[in-house]
Amino acid sequence: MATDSAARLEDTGHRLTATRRAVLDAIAGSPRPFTIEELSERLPDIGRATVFRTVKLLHELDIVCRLPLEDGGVRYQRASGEHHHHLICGGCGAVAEFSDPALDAAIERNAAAAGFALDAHSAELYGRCAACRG
Amino acid sequence: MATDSAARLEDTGHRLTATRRAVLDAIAGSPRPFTIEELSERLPDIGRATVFRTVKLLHELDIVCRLPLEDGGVRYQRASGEHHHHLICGGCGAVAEFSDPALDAAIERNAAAAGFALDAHSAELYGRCAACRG
DNA sequence: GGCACGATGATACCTAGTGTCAAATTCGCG
DNA sequence: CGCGAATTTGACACTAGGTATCATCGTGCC
Repeated sequence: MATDSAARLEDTGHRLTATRRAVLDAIAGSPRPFTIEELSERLPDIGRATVFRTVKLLHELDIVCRLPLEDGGVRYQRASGEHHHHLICGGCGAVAEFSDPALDAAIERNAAAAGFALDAHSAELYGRCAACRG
Repeated sequence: MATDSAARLEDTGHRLTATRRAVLDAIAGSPRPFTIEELSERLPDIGRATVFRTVKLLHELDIVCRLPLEDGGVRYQRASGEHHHHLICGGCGAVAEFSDPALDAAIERNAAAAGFALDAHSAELYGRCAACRG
């Protein structure tokens, strides 16, 4: 899967450097959504600015997705590549993905009703996962 | 309506000071969503930290709502008080509000299917308003 | 192997926001 | 009205998260 991502980088005209490979590996080895700071700690030989740049690039290529948290913080996660939304657990930080055509349809319908041409949307659901409920 | 907000402040045990009234007026006089920086410029006699604190307080009381922008920036806007979602125009920055029980139902349904107990959700739609489409 | 160009690291900087603390204001009470 | 306790304020320093600059380095391509 890091191989996949590597290919995607090259296909889009970016160079596959040792640095990027290291970032990709660190992301692949991350079981939970991560912050840039965490990623950067795990990659002490790579400059912080480079980690930011790389994650930004990976986000543009849909290799990682951005998770806006309820408290305003942000974490990142490997993306499945498909369009999806997130369920974020405030207890353990777990993130579940889902996609629902009915939800997307409702979004489209509202945009159309307001005369908006939609480019993008985000929907984040915040709560407690099954394991974190008493 | 600033009167309303003033009452809400007092009812929740906060003091209605001249400073807060000035912030409320500035917000009421703001036709478009504003940043803290803009608000602060319009209130040169009020400290920046106070503007932040006041807006935070107003946000907790649902007097203003927070608009996360597509580029990661944040603006604020007077809140209608009702639960709603936003349509944000990337051209002129206009924001339309809407609420749709079908959308909320789809959200609830997905949370339940994943075993999550939902506390909150956000849905932001980004696009171009009717006026900004060529 | 050599070269052009993209990628990197260091560093400085930026935006949005918070913590601290002394001074000022407000509310409630008499 | 006048007073005191408690809240609020402003100035300022600081933090987190992220970006711009720029000289140097590493890649991919021939």
